[in-house]
Amino acid sequence: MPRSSVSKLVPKVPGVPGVPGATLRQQYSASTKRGLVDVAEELFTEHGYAATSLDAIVSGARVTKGALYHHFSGKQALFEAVFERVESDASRAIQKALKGKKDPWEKARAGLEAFLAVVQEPRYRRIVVQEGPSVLGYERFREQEERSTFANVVDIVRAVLSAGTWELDEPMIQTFARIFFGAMSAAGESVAVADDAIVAATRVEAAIGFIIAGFQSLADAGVPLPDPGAAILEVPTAVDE
Amino acid sequence: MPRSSVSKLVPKVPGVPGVPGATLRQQYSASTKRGLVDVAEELFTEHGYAATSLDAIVSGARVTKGALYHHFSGKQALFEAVFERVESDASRAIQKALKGKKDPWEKARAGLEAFLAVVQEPRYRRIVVQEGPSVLGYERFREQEERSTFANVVDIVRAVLSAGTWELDEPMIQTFARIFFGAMSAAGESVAVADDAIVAATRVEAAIGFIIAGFQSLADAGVPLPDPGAAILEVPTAVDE
DNA sequence: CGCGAGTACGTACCGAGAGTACGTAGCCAT
DNA sequence: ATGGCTACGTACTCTCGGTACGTACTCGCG
Repeated sequence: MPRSSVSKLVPKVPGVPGVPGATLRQQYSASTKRGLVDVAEELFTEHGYAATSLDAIVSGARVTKGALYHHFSGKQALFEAVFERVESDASRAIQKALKGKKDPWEKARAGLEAFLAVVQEPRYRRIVVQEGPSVLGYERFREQEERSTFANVVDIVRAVLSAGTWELDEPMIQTFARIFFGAMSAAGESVAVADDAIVAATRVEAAIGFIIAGFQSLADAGVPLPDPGAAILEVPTAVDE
Repeated sequence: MPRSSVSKLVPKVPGVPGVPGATLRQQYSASTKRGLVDVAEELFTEHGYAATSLDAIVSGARVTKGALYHHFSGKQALFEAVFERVESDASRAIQKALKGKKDPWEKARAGLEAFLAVVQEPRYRRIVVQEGPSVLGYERFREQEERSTFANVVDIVRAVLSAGTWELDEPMIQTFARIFFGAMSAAGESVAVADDAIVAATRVEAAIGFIIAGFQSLADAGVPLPDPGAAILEVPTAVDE
């Protein structure tokens, strides 16, 4: 039953950027793919993953599900594309903030500021923080995080800690980075949900500044890392009622 | 079309606990409700929220969807019941660990230990940390968290900070608690995903112990809270490409 | 000890939405 | 120019959450 395919490969948006390195076909293809990711990012950010139907996405992008499933293996893959873009944008913003800073404490301060700004973005909060772990699963989520924003945190922590008087091995740096990453994420959330973002930001800055000051205090005093023994955690059997 | 309803209100499991305060009917009702939550907790923990069908849950609980929708308004409400139980169990476990501790630093240490143990539990990781924000939405997630495990953290932080030389107002305590909560969650994750949980736990304990030591150092020195001005965060417009 | 009423389910169905099979139009190398 | 292949469009399936409605059991009341 031949149905009137009204398809036409004219550009959907008036100005398709002329990328000279690629053929027309590839340009159109990349254009629709980017369009899908754009619309998906919008709708996922606004309504969340589950509440966003593929029909709404393809309708917003002026294509059909055929196009979507040609470029992506499914809804989750589309989300992952959105996730990666949001994460890499965030990572770039942080790196940009670190540009030129040489002093490790200066870097830390700039990085903290940039990170706190990123965590405020609706799309980052929704797509990365809120939906990311659930949709991607913890494994993939960690992998993606590991090579973008978290990598920045590791760099900063490494710079700061290696400037101190103690010397730390790599896994210890990773551990510190994880903890600071968690602290900063929570700090960002704290600001994001606050009624008055300005005063909340002030408090957050004071709190983290205080923790940092404690670090510096120990560094100045030449205090070594404590080694409290490994017996602190002995399996959570007591929790099951 | 009269279909043979093979229903029978005999106990599904051999031993229904005889609760004297309630009628038989109510006991059976509560029994099936608990059964649903039990099975849901299992399946949600194992396969996640989206990948768990209601059919699988009611089948596992030996009932039908009619029973489920009699007790819960829908899938999300069932998840919320599971969530609340996991959270309250966790909170109770932490409170139990705090029992009898009077010294605030002692409390902090015991609380940290208990919290780290909780974050290791598969059901807590999956239901609260991973799926919670996505399924409940950030608002409800925060509300639930606020009055269970997070409340414990606030108590501990308040005890520790008010024992110091500085005096803090309530919102500042909340801010510190948020940050520590995030740090501890990340620390727990760090242990949970590690190949060797023992050495990871050692590192985490050393790292947090170090941060705590910084605090104590500042407290001993009588250092006041820094107040770095409020201009650190001025809107994340630079991130959008 | 009946008995009416209401609870605690069971059964059958619906609609939404993710995924698929297949058709086709246009571009691109030859 | 032309065959092939890419980049879609169309129509369908099927799972699954939710609903409408029927029914058995039980509990309070006379």
